[in-house]
Amino acid sequence: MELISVKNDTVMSGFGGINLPLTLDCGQAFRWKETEKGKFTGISKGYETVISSDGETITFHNTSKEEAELIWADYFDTVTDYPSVIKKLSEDEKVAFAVQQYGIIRILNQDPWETLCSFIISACNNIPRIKGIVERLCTGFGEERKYGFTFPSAELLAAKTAEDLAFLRSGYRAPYIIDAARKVASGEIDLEKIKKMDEKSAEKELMKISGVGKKVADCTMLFSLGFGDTYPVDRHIARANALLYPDGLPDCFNGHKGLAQQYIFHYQRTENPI
DNA sequence: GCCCAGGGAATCG
DNA sequence: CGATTCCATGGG
Repeated sequence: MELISVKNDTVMSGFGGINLPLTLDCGQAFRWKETEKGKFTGISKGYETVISSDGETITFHNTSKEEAELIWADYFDTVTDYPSVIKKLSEDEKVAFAVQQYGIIRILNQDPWETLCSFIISACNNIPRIKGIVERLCTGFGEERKYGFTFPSAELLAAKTAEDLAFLRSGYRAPYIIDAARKVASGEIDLEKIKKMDEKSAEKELMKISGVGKKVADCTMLFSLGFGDTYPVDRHIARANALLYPDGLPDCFNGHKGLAQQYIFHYQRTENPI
């Protein structure tokens, strides 16, 4: 990875083969917006940027080299050697086909609280509606910035009640959001500490929150806590497992099951819908 | 009206 | 343990 300043922009190299639109909209993140053709606006951890990609580099528009290095390099998982990981995962022919069709998807290192909250909202819901609820949560309680709103803090939401969230139209998930906010804000659940736990302990700890079962815990771990070897099983993946891997997952997934899951998830939804 | 959506909790046996 | 049922909301 290398950073180059070009006027007010920062160009980050090392993204050969990336499918940026799919990486931002494959169901792991819910807040990136294509504000003009090929340009995506996003906010994470209170920082905002506009990005585009030529398939080799990512350009962070109006973003300093320092901020790209401190915030966005980690967000886009620049420490993982994707060509090498994908070569191994491609020993499985279904993943090989998916990589050939869709290009490189990256697992994003998102803000843990935003990710936890977003996947609590995702329960028995569809992606467009998840996006709508998250959007209303941000415009209702977040701080306004140049391009949009920040994700509201756990501390702020901990002081609200489920009734205060009625305008989200999140249904039975509202009390779950409040419970998560209170446990995170009070420190009863420490998301940064969970990063250092082993997989089983991390999962168990997250499942102390009402509305968080194994699947929501696994998504939070994979998309924001650095657990790249977890394989969240939702209804699509359960279907794909039964159909494509009746005898269990291939050994070549081991070590990077999270990325494999993203390919199978997208493969199942596009090539093999119900 | 029906079925479905990146599930989870409560309540059975 | 596993299987059922209920939980809001909205699109097709």
